[in-house]
Amino acid sequence: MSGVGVLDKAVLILAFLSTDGPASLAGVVEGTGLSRPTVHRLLSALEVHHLVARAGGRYLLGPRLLGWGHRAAGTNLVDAARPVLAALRDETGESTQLYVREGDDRVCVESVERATGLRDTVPVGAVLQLARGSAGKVLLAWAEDRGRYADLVAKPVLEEIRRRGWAESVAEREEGVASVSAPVFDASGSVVSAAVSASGPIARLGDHPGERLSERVVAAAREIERALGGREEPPRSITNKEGREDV
Amino acid sequence: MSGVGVLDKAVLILAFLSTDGPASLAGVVEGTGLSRPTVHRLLSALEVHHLVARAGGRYLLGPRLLGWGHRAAGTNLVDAARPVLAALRDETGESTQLYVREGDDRVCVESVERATGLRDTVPVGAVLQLARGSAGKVLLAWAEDRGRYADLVAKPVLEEIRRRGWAESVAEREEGVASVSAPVFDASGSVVSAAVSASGPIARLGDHPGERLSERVVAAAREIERALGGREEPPRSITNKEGREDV
DNA sequence: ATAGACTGTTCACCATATGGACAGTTTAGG
DNA sequence: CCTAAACTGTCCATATGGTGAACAGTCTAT
Repeated sequence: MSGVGVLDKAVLILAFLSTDGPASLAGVVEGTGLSRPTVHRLLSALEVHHLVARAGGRYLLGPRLLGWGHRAAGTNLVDAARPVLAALRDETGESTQLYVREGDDRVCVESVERATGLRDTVPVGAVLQLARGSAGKVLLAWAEDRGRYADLVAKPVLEEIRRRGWAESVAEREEGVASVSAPVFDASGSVVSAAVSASGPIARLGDHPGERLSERVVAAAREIERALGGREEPPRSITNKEGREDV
Repeated sequence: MSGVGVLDKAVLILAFLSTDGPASLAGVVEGTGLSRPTVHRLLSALEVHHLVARAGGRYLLGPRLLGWGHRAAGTNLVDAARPVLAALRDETGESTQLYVREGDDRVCVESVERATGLRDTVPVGAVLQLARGSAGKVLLAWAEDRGRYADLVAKPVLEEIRRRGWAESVAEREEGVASVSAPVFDASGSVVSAAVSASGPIARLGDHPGERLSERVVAAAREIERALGGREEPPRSITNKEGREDV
């Protein structure tokens, strides 16, 4: 995957523990498809570094990750967005998320969910496709290297999103789910730092969720920009590695 | 270190980025002492997994760590303790922390600091010695395998801590710093889940910080136990891997 | 007491991480 | 504009160090 085998396996194990809770050695072997000695050796190594812990013979993510989570890219963005996402959730009655672009993917960095009933769930840290879903297309629409994705998302589609200032999608990333997203710009006003999204079942949002939600989602994006203040902190923002692009 | 070289190096890099903010490749090479090709290869691999990100040629911790941080061991404990630590900070005017034991170390899982002036700082995720400082001795005092540390912390000292229900230390872990800590017990009442600690300069706390602070710190510990509820969630607590011990 | 399912450990093989050396790229300065 | 310096990115022969089949120890249930 990444060219460093051991690392791929360690990440596979941590990702498994992250979703499938505390698990026994046998459970991790089953869930990852790695051989038992390998899983055992890596879990022991990860334990030395406190990236995994054990409770009664079962392995789970270790407390050192708490600290790294606090200092990860996007932290100030997340802090600024959290109350805004909560308000948007209350206004719309749907789950809300904040996404940042990461290379060819997008990562959910904050998620405030509807409490009960039918709802969309995206865990923080989830890695999603960049070219699918309204938030993905928002992140692409203002990206310098958007030409690289021309075969996945047609240029006129992105132009339309830039004109409107928001995007909607229906059953695109996941069956039965619709969403509306808007870009969060950095202080310069040209680079998109993140995308705010509200998502829920098509049954509630209909075939054109933007009609009802776009105004509120866009307002939330402006609110997050305001909370970030004019003077965007130097270190925490995220940029993409590419550059150089057509129009 | 752990028996898996690549993992040790990857952790070393992440730990460096965690404390020394965004850094260039050269900076990481300088800070870790690894060779440039190795650092470059590992950073690239970590980036594929979104464990590191880059902003303008500088590397920083990646957003996937946000998700793992949310689901790491001790999360429910931290959530329960946060408001209590904040109140204890306000009452005492000193920085407060929550520690859990992890093998032969202790890890800070939450930290609420005094806002201004001279104060002790322990970042969340920091790995500290188990046998030094009041919180470490609290974690040891009720540990089943405390006999293994008899040469570092004498038995009578631990007995005294168990009798009192709290511990104090002066210039033990770090020069100029004093602290008072109390154990947070799990639902069974016999196993220590964590240690609450208040710490600050000796100049303010004096040679016997417990005289002034022990009552409040112990009350905070009881408050956290209450917030955790009787029915301690199954997965999230932390246990130590050892067992089998004298009295 | 015995069986079964689990966790932990060993070791010979060879996949794969390593770092010196080279190449390309950006920044600084005359 | 051109050169120098300092950086990032890449290659490849070497041997370090990760691998997993097989063995050993441990716990639980009946």
